Amino acid sequence: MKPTLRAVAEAVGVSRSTVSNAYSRPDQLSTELRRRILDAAREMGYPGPDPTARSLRRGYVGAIGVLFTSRLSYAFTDPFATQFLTGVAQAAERHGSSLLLVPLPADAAGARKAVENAAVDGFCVYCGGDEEGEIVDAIRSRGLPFVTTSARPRAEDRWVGIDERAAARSVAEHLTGLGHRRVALLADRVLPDAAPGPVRVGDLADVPHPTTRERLAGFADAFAAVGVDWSQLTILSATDNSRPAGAAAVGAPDSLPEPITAVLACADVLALGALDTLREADRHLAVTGFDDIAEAAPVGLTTVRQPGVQKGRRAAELLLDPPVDTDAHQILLPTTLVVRTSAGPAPRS
Amino acid sequence: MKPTLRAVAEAVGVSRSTVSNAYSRPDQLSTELRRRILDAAREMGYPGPDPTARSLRRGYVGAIGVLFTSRLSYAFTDPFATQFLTGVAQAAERHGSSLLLVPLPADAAGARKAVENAAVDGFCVYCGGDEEGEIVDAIRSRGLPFVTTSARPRAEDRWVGIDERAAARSVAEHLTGLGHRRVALLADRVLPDAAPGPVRVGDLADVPHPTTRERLAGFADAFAAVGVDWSQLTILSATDNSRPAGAAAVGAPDSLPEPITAVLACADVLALGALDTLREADRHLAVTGFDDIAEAAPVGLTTVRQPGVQKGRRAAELLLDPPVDTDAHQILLPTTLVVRTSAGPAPRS
DNA sequence: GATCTAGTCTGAATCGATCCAGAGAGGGGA
DNA sequence: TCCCCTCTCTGGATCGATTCAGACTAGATC
Repeated sequence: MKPTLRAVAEAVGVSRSTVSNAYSRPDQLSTELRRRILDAAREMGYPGPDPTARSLRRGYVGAIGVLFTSRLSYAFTDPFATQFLTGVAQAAERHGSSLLLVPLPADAAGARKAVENAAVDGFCVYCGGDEEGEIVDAIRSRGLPFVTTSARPRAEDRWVGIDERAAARSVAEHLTGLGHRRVALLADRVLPDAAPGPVRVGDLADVPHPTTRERLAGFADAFAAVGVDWSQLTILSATDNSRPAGAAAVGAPDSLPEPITAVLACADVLALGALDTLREADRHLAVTGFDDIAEAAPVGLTTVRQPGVQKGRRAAELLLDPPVDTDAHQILLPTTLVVRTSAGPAPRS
Repeated sequence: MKPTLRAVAEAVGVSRSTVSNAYSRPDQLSTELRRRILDAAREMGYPGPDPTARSLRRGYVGAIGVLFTSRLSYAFTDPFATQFLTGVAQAAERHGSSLLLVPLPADAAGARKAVENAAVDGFCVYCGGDEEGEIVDAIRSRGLPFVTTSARPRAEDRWVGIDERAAARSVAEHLTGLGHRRVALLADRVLPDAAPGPVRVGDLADVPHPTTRERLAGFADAFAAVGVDWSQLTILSATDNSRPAGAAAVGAPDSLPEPITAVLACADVLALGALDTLREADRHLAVTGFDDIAEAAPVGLTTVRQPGVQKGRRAAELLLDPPVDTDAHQILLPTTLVVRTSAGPAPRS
């Protein structure tokens, strides 16, 4: 049986409050007594106030939850997620808070329960998929603060993100400028449970993942502007947001029928996967990514940069010390088109 | 004021126990009453039992702590750490546990306090530096289980790791086999607070970080075997375990005086940094790494592979459901020498 | 000498749940 | 009819601390 604060109090012959004060409010008792208490505690092997009991009484935990909508162990397959996490960690560290990474079960009810069971003071919701509604709802009903990075924030929520649609449009315009007209758009989980490869998406509204939807919409905008409409675009769905999944989606039969000259990916990892497959098949299509992760530069991937570390850092800051001014609750980060070598001009047909 | 379980009980007109059972032991009450309780709870906006209170009473938290000895935000600068974390996340996910990433202050007292304040059921201590003693001590006095990956585990502790020294020796032997005799060894924090670049290390025992020490010892073993002794080796210290730090250490004045033909790094990230600097300076030395992270293959880095994801997974498993057999508390993982192109034969002098 | 103040320390209430022994009610078997 | 068993539900103790108003002491002030 581990000794408790009470045991220490009895051993020293003081009240529990005093022992508590010895740990949490050294100015409330004489240094002499404090020393005696601490000594006795050490001797008894008392490790200091129990964190859980302390949290219960104090009403805060000292940890913020980070919620990934895909499986937690996938959180690290995309270096962009890692960048985000780095930023969150920076802010948390400065603030002295811990980071609770919560695995979310795939089903909505399970996810809800996971959110309800997390002992934290607030949440960073990263890259909200379709489940985000349920999750945010659960957080809200717990009355905890949260920050989203979702593509379409509510006005009253704290948010840090980018203009997904405009950013996507910027790469796509780069491609139209290079003469590409028949292209494939590559994204993670375009439709739920789709096999890797081409999928029919009648209407963009059918795409459940908001970020994916916005990016695809941005791509579509650029092509619409040069007279290529949605139905002429090939949509490739990957099973998850990873390099192998990108490779598999592009490698599926009929993924890239003849007239296609370029692949626009919704994430660099997917683009890198696409490049893997194309290299192997010795096909030379233009490929673009999204995020500008570290691996993008060495292979010359043309992409859109978004400041990942900063995104995480500002999100956590928004949570940990929110600005008094409510107008500052939403932070729009800049994006930049980074032109490298992976996407050259379309071959003249 | 958020409603509590008590409030729900009063609203429905049942005891608190019954409401509690409605959430945690559905078989203990009639479905009819349970439905009524849950409905009332929803209506009142009661989000379910408070996780902190529940943890206090139940005596467990449902989270495991992951301790990085360097700053938490640096935890993600080394992809190997990310691999480890992925593995831990996999096991945690399967077990339904959360992951608490705890930022450790640089000072021992602060680190101790951080450990004492973490609300978790156990710890994974990753890549223990010199501070590990203090940390493990703090964990032990809390009476919590833990797993280390340290280079020199105590027999009674749970551990998963590799034979650091033998693994390091294997790359080094590869280099001696290629004729390299005058080399530099590159490591993170060889001596506390050393500036980037060459440092004098009279005795390996002076190196505080056990993993670094073991790897350097392994390198030294191989060179000793061909008659090159410790004093003839150049030791380069990096300020932290990251690619830029590796580049800086190698780029310092006098880091690589003339006869040197190879750089043996204690981590792939450092090796990649070294390659950056060497490429820029147009010097063609042999370079080897350690870990075999994803970035190693594309640049042809010769290195030692250790199974990172598996390391994390097994560590977490050891924590979450420990084998009954105490002999199975220590798991030695295999390493493999991966020969690529970054280290060719030494030029004939 | 009475009053005030500052410095220490105490006791009881409280945070929000879970657990366990046991009370009542209703049904079945002898 | 009586006893036992099962199914529901209750009350009170408990997890391990923090908090806050107040008690007590001793020295300072007038």
